[in-house]
Amino acid sequence: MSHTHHTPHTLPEILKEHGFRVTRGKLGLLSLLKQVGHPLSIQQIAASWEGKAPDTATLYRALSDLSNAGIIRRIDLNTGVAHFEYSPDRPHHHHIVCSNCGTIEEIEGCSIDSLQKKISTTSKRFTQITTHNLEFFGQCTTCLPTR
Amino acid sequence: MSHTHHTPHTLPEILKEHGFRVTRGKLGLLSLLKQVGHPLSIQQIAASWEGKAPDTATLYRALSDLSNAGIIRRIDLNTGVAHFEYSPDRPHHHHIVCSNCGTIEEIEGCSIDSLQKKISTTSKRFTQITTHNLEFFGQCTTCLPTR
DNA sequence: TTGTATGCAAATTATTTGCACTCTC
DNA sequence: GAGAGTGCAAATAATTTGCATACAA
Repeated sequence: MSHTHHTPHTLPEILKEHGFRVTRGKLGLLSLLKQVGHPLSIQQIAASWEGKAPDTATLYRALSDLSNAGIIRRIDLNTGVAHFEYSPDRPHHHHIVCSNCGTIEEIEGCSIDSLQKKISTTSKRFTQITTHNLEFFGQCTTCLPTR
Repeated sequence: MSHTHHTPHTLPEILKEHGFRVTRGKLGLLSLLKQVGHPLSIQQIAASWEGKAPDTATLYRALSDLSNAGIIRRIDLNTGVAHFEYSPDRPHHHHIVCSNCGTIEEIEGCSIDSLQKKISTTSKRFTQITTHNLEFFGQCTTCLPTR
């Protein structure tokens, strides 16, 4: 009862650990993104919010904060809008996006890390490569015309 | 003098082959992008234009046309603005972007194609993966604090 | 109480669209 | 001459910012 283990952090704990306050906005965001499990745009976030969603400005600010803290990850899917994904307890991974309907599928694991290391040593001007984006694009079976 | 070989297409030839007219806008874009050799944003394009640059709307329309035709490639560098790169006679490749100053370095070649093939066969909903984005981020030696 | 978080309105920035006019073919 | 290409103004859309207020610690 006294010895609190700290491994499976709750969402409020995660927020506090990063110096954030446990508020409706940030807690709701984490909860939603964690539950959904895949990247959402701001629009999708607002639409899936239970009850009245926070103001857009609040969402952007909170997403930016959480993203800087590394609790969520900002993802670029060539759609023109930013997507965000819950990142704790999820290994680094990538996505396949349907260029027609936007369906997103996760690709578990990442086999690029070794490539990234190699590039760090090859590059003239970059000795510190911290991260990378890798997204695949194609047509999902639903959108692919049957022939 | 009479037998015109068609391998090293000139820029006007490339435009015609794709059904475009040889105009100041499209020709200037190809010329600039080809000469610069690395991805430029619309702002950078307008700034580097010799003389008065075409209207922004014209640039966007032309870039979209050329991009759809596959003569140039649209690249997403997580900067919030689209970048474009001349693509003929250039094999598929990727980039490293400095998250501090935005410097871009090319990575010649692409060792992801095999991975892409593997994923096509693994994925449940995607049998057709047509392309991918792979960009690395880090700090260039200029921005990296010396220690 | 003290400063973070939020709402609301307004400002920016990126990109697109409508329409008349101008060139290329 | 016909239609693609362009300029200019206006419309959208995405994202950011200022400021007064509400709320967590």
